[in-house]
Amino acid sequence: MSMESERLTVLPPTPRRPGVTSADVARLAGVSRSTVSHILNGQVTRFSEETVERVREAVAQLAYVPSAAGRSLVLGRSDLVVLAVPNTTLTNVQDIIEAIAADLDDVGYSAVVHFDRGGGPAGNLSRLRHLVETLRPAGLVDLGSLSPADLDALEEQGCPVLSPRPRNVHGVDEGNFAIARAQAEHLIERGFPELAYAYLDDRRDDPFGRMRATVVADVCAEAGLPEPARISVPLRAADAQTAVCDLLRTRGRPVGIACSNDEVAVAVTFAALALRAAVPGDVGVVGVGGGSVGQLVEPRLSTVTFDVRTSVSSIRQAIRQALGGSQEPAVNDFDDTFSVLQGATT
Amino acid sequence: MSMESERLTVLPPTPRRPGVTSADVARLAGVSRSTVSHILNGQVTRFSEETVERVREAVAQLAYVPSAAGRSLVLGRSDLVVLAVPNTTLTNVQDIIEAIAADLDDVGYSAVVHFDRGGGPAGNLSRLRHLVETLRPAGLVDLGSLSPADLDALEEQGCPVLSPRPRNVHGVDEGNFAIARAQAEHLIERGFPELAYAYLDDRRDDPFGRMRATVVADVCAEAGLPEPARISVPLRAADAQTAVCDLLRTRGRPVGIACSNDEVAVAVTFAALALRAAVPGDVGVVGVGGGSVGQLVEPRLSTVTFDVRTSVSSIRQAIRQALGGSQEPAVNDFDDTFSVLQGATT
DNA sequence: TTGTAAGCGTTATCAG
DNA sequence: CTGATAACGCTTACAA
Repeated sequence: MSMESERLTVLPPTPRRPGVTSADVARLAGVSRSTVSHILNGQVTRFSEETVERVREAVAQLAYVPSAAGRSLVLGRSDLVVLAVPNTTLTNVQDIIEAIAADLDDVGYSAVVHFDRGGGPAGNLSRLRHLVETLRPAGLVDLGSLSPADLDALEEQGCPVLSPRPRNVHGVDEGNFAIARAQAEHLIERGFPELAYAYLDDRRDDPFGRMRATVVADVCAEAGLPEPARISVPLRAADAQTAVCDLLRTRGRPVGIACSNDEVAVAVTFAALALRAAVPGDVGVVGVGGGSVGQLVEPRLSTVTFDVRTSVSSIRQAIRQALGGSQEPAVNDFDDTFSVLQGATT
Repeated sequence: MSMESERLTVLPPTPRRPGVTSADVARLAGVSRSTVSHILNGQVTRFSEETVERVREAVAQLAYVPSAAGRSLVLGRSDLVVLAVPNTTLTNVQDIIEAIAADLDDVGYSAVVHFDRGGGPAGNLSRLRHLVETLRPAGLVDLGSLSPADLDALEEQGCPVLSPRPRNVHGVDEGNFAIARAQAEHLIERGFPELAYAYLDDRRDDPFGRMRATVVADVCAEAGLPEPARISVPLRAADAQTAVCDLLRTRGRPVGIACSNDEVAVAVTFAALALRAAVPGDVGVVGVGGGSVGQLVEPRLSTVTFDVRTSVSSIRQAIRQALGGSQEPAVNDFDDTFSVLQGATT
């Protein structure tokens, strides 16, 4: 039984710290709590203009903010959306997360981040399910961490998946497929008789890299080129040189190298140059990302550009549709999302 | 979300999920709900071995997970921690967020991300306060988005700040101070008679950049050097050349340029080279970040390295101490966090 | 048009 | 040792 009410009636809206509740608003507005709730939830038309105004005023004066816990409890669902981020070398993760968080914010939801960690897919899935079970989020956005089966399980658990289900092309999602294919075809088109795929040498698992390497291999097979070599490139100049040197020794020149991302591509490019290999004469390099750095250095990097906004737009669509209510036309030209930006390395 | 719009009203048709509750566990274990709660909250010793076992078994069998909403409601605070991310060009944001999320996860909390957006500091603070008010998070981690006054206000609001309060040095936090000072002193030490500061030309506000430029100016004044010029560098080769060209025209050579980050530094370096300026003869460049890219290109970048793990460790400390309970020794050698990595651009 | 009352799932208090 | 019971803040039939 706290005695909070003994506070003097100060002039400015003095919000009491232990939390303003809808009961406070109701009292101040001279209505019941249900009226407050109704009005705040948009049932405005059903009430007299004056009542609505009084409630609004009280809300403003007390700086009342509904408790998420109370809402969630009665609704059976929170205003949170879980963002599942794969533990991999994804380009522009920050921008993607930020864009999605902004979209969610626009419709009144908040993003809870869930990163994959050590412990393998099973452990990560179990952590995620636990999170979903306890938070009862309004939805889940998957950035590539989950398999279709996982997503199904989550939906079964009562958690709508807001990210688009990638249509799989032989076990590779369409985005990675498009990227790798663009890289490989570009290199072949530029006349390289043999290709290689350069992974980022990283402690983390890189499923995307594996997928893309597979696609590159497929394209080579189609074109009658030999099986592409695969190298792992650390992001340190000396080590990258070692990796590239090994490749050039074991395989012939010229070789066109498709890289996991632009940083790897920069590493490969400068490693090749340091080894006195001609770029793009002996060694062709194509990255992916189109981020600024590759375009700032000399030689300018050839890369597959990747438009964050476009790639996020389908997620935005789903969010708006599922959580916002507004129905915007969904025009998503997926092929336009990826295109080759020719630099000086091919 | 703009403060006035209550978009949550249009709710999707979400069927209430049944969900396993503590009542189910209690029933299966043949005890009461309060017993379940007590046991699950660590009051194990007060119960008979057998009861504890039965409850544990029932929990496992039903895959029971406590509802965050219920907990939050009665506890007055949730198991969430808000992560306030500044809308600026921060290095390694992704890694930082990931590391913090992992730390939180270890002690049973989840991270809700809050990015600064357009609308100015006031708008962002107001959004953040709204979030804190509705979520009642267990704490807040600030990555640089908030002023000390803001942090005070949030704590007043009942939300513990888990990130270390930067000790301010003339309005600049110690991290930025150390970085900028290291850059400036290094350039002066390398013999540049005049300095300049290169911002990233970005749509977003860059308070860090401004702070650092101020510090660089201070160091120049101390050393008797003229007031450093300030340039804004877009991350496109041609535009960067324009910016650097302007600088070289209006100010003399040689000039040492401290850059907002390594990307800007790369842009400046290659712009200078393209303008046929000697690096580091005419133009010295020092970045900050120490990320891989600057060390992969030729010439290798001089930069102030910035150890993510060290910089995050103090936050981890605070999290563990405030939320975890374990008391690990806190040894944080802040001076070691930043140091100059000499490349070929100075 | 507005109010009443019944939960939602959890934890804390206190009585047995 | 264990179990009723009372909050916590909110939404929503249903009643007036």
